[in-house]
Amino acid sequence: MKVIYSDGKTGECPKEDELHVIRHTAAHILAQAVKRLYPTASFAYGPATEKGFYYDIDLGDAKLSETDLETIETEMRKVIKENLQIKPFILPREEALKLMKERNEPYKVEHIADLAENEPISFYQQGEYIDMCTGPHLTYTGTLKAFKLTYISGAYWKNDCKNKMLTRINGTAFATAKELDEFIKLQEEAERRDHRKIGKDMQLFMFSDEGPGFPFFLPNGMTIKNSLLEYWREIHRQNGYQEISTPLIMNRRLWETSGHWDHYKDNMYATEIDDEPYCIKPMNCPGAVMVYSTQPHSYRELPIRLAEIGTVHRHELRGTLHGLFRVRCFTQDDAHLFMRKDQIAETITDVVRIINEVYTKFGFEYYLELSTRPEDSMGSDEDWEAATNGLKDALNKMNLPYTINEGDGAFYGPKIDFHLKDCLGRTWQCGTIQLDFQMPLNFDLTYVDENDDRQHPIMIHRVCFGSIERFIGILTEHYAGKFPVWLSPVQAKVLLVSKKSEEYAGYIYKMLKDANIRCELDNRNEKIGYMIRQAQYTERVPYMIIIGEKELENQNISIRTRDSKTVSMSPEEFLEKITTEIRDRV
RNA sequence: GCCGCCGUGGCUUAGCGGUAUAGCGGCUGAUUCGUAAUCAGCAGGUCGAGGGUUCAAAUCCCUCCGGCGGCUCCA
Repeated sequence: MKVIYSDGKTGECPKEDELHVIRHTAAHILAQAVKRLYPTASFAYGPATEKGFYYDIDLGDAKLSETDLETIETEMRKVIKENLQIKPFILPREEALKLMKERNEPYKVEHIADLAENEPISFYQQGEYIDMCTGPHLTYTGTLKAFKLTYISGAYWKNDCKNKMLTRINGTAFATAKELDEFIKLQEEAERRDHRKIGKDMQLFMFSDEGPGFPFFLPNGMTIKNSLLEYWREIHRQNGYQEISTPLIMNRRLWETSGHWDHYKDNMYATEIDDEPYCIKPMNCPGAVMVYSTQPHSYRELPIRLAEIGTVHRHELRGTLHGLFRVRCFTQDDAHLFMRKDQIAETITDVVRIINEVYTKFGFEYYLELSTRPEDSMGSDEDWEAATNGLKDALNKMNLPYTINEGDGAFYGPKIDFHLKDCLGRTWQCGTIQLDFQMPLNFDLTYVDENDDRQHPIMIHRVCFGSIERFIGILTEHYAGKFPVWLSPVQAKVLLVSKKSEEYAGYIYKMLKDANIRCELDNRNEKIGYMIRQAQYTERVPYMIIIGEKELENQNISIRTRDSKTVSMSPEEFLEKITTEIRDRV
């Protein structure tokens, strides 16, 4: 694929950069079309992204809605049909500024001001349209073959909520129409996996207008949650964690001491009890700290691992709520570890190992992010540096790749975040490991060292699932609702072909029930196809047991799985199979 | 919180100035049936809430509430 660079030379584009160039050029064509339709529009950033491209545009008073996308697409096709040559040119800073001012592009002017002095500034022109850009680009607008505008959203200038909100037009582009079609099909498939839709189908959870962002778990969802927690408790017991439970509401004094009142107040729900101010916990740490501080500790006991399935409430902004992924009340599979300085690396390694074990069990891929000191935070620079290096060392020792997210740590310490992908490729933070030198100081936590001196322990805050709600949401999309048997709300469902074999079906049902299998019986006067439709495609039951005269006669059962395959076996054989699967959590 | 869109029975939805469509689901009856849609009948809606315009509002306007897609933020 031929592209043109900012120095005016054309060349063959490296294969791996092709899509990026196509999309970037699509963004320019989008801008040109918008400028034709809205002559007063001025343009901010318009990059190619992982899934397409967008352009942030200031449309003044004009409002754009999704239906306008068609008009813009039509205009873009005109630009493509005109097959304009795309020509770069370079200007010195002053002239670049002058050009952008003349063309009424205040955002580009501001952008130039952010660039290094003396840096020559490149532009690309196609017909009447000029954009400041480093390139490279396609050589002619006519070489853009497959694009689609997808949606409109708002976006702050320079991603800062203090700045003006611009209109972001999103689109995608590919080298061929076939690839674009595949992309659209994939998106549609992803929408079918949406945990909110599946959650409704399978009756896992719900929301009420009486509590936006506060999820209700329905019986089926509760089964999944409890199965996950059972697994979680098993792993944590094996790894030396002790489980505690701490109050949901505590006196504001506690939150002032912990630093939450200073640094996290905006997210906290407050109330009053007997004329005293109280807060509903947004985090579990102060509770664990209370438990630690209730007794003196020796260096020999450390690390102490206090786990808590703790429900927290946080006032999140309305616009951020999203199914189970972003809620205002969620349950963390939390743990707070208290340790000596010399135990940091070893303890963190151990925590990472557990989280990795859990994620691997579900077949998740994840990526790690190390977040450093935020502006609004407490503690000395030395402590922050030591804590950050502690996390880095552990990651490096384990050879784990990670990216650094500057300034995104908790207010009390830096953190390692585990990010998981949802069905649309958006990533969500789930597990996190936070190293904290501050809270033990704030609460004056101590242990007695080998010289009989009092020392402050260091704390780790960590979650593995993160929020159980979010984790179940991710799991739902990951499995498209076809949960493994050990998590499935209904593990087997007996479907009756006709009343003639009702007694035998009842016998099979009872056998499974008695063996503690989560089993249901469908003995309605319905055709078998109808029952299968409901069991397999709505309830997503892993094993459908079909019972009719044939089975009665052979004293066996027919097992249909969610991939529509059917096999026959003896009831005992099936019981053995499903019991093993549940026990081994496969 | 900000930008845009949306809100009709349990679910999906038609209607977009003359007081409500249909399908699925539910219930009842018939059918007794072999691996995703048998037939018939019935029930179920103060069209998110409040206010306004109008002879007349699900439909137009305003406010609020809730949802969706993003932005910001986060587990």
